[in-house]
Amino acid sequence: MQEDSIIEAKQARSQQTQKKLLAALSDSLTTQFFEHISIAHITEQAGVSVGTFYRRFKNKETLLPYLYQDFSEQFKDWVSALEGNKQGSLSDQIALLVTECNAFLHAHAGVLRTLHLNSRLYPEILTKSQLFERSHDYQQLAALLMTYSTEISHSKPKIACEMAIFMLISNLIEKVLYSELTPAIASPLSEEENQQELTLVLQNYLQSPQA
Amino acid sequence: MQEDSIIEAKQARSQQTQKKLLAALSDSLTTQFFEHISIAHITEQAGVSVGTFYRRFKNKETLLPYLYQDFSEQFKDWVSALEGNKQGSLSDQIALLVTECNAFLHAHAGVLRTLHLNSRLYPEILTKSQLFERSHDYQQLAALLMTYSTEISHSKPKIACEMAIFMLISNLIEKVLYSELTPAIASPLSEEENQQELTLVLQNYLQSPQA
Amino acid sequence: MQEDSIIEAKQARSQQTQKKLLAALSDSLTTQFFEHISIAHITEQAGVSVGTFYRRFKNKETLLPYLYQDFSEQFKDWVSALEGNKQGSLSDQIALLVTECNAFLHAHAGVLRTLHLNSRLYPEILTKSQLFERSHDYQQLAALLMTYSTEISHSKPKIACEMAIFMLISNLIEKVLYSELTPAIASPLSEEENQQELTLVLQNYLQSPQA
Amino acid sequence: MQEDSIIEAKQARSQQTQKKLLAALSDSLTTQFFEHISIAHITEQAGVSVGTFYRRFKNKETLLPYLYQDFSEQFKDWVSALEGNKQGSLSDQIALLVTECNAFLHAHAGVLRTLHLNSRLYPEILTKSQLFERSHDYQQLAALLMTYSTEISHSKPKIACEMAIFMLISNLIEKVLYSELTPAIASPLSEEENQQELTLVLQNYLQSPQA
DNA sequence: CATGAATGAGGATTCATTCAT
DNA sequence: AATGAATGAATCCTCATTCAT
Repeated sequence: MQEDSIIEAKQARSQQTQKKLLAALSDSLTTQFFEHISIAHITEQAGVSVGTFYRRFKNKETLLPYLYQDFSEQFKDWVSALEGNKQGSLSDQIALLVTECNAFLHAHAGVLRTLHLNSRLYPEILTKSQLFERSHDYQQLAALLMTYSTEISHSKPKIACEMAIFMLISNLIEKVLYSELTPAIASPLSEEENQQELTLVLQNYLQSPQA
Repeated sequence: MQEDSIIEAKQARSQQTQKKLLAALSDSLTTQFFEHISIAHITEQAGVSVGTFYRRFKNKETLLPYLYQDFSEQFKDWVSALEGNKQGSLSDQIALLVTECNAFLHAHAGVLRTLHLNSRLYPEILTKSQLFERSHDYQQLAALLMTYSTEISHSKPKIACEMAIFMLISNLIEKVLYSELTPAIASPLSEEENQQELTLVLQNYLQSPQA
Repeated sequence: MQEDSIIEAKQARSQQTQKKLLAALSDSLTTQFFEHISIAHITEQAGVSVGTFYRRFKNKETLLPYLYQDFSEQFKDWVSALEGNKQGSLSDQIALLVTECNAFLHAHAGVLRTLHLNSRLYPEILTKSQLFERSHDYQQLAALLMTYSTEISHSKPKIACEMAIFMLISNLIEKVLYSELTPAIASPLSEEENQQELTLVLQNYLQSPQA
Repeated sequence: MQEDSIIEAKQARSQQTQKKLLAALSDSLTTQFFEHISIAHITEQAGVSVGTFYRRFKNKETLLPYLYQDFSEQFKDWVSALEGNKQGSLSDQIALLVTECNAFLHAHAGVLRTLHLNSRLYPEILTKSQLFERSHDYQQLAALLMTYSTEISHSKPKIACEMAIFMLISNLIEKVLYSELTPAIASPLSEEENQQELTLVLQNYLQSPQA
């Protein structure tokens, strides 16, 4: 019994360290690019020694899957929170979704930029199961819109809701994370104005009478 | 006279070297992270010495704008071609735009991936003037849509056209270059189906009666 | 009474741990350089924690004398066995010594290689008392030859016998353990032929009429 | 022509650096074991930067074959010198060989110890061709003795000469490099006395009347 | 006592940049 | 001008050792 609790204590300590390291990386990512962050810097931020880092991770890249996992959990939480905050109409729901998503991306800009870029350069950092999970999260968002299916004029509402989510995310990622770059510079709108227009785009897509 | 030709010869050689270096970087970028490509590797690939590299470029980052320039010219050509192929209606124009853009991105997927990602990792690689130029190209595309302004119901048609271009590009980049990743996995559509839906999204946005 | 048995049990456990650690080192030494074996590796192999290692040994080097001790005992046994098998003449005794020594080295090639090399890399691992003991063992072998002193023509028979033992061992170690390397490659003889010649060398040395 | 000389100059400089590094290692080996010498220490001794080391060698171990090559050349030189210093009798030749060999080993003790041990731990550092060369050198020493074949009583004089060389080397390596260890401790003789006895051993072996 | 997480000094290694040839 | 050898700061990484649990 005692031995068990000792082991648990050790594991807890170990978990604690891992969390500290991930948090340190997360923090650093708000001001620097992943590639420019040294392990010494991460460990200093985390208040642990470099050896401790290497006891847990093979190298800096090994952190990324964990970072992704962390982010995934926060994304899931965010999705759940949204589900608990249903709106009176599809239109309002879309507006809320846009606003909330914009805020969420802002809050996680550093981590997101790293994950977004690195997963494109090194697809192997994301496991199939992680992508599957993320896909499922998106489905939940689409399902949230589907609860207003009576308001949706599209002949294949599920397809349309998924497409809406895709456009929502791809637009906001570019606007929030890379506002000064292609393709965001195609539109001169401020972030707020962009949200309004994006809302409009999605509302029109889902609600307009179609051929 | 003779000196002139010597200088010309030297300039030609110089041009040649520059091209070789750009090609070497371009090649390397298809398999490796820009950050992980060493100057030694680039020069080796190009068959010149490191000293020669430094005679021509300040550092690795200085190479990217040249790469970008190449692509820019092709983009401009594509825009011009589109302008010479006006359609009978906004609806048709949007459909054509989506199809053509999808094809263009496909044709340049390799270098695009590089530029798209690396400009995000190293925003300083793109000069302000280059971004301005690109911005101008996008304006041209928006202007193309604006020629159908009578069909546009949006209260601020220019804003809407720009937004449409932004959404067009961000959607297609993700679908064409990173179909297996977030956020493209939010929608299960094939590339063709995605084009159809994207067309619909844009048409509805520009043409629908609005509040 | 009970306490005693607890202590005994603890001592037994302690002994057990020590043996496991020695065995782990011994195993590792057959494939790796002592210098390249980490304590973490030894303890992992032995199935104990690093802390336990440090409770029992000051450091890695402290382990080797124990390894040496094991071998020493077997060497002593072998010497004793030889003493109980006296021959009729010096000549025969030398022949037997060569044959038996060759066989003994063969039988212990693995651990010998370790000790032979590592004692050269880390002379401090062998205590003075261990070297003294080994020296004593060699004296016993020399003494064995000295029992035939009437047949020895050398003016300082004891010196000669000791020299003979030295040459016997150094020749056989090289031939048996490192037959493909310098200096064994100086002579193309098979192991059996080498034994014959070595016998001849020693016989001539001890028995020839000298100036 | 000029280009050629530039290249030659560069190569010469490069060679120079390599030599400095090898010399630095050689020097260090007289006071420290190979395993305990850091690359920083070697480069400091050589008066070059660490980067320079890595431009030429993958790591410390990569130096060993070069060290061996260096040593081999000196060994060959030593053999040649001996051949130019023929003695009046086999007896004198053996005496000279023992003395000279003892001196040679002394002069190269540091390097030799490293090569001797490391070639036993990592046989792959020596190529077959290098061993073949060394074998050839030993043959030359044996041939030197064979020039006195009329004085050799052994029925197979070539075999005997080779065996003599083998015993010469194995005895002296142990006595010169590892005098305090097994098996050298079997004999209490000083280095000089050991040389005398070794001379006696070899003389008796080659010259005694045999069965 | 045993455990194994944490430490951090020490050493290995890389690579952009300089500069003698 | 071109070359590529040399530089050394910056970073990575290991592992013996300690110590809280």
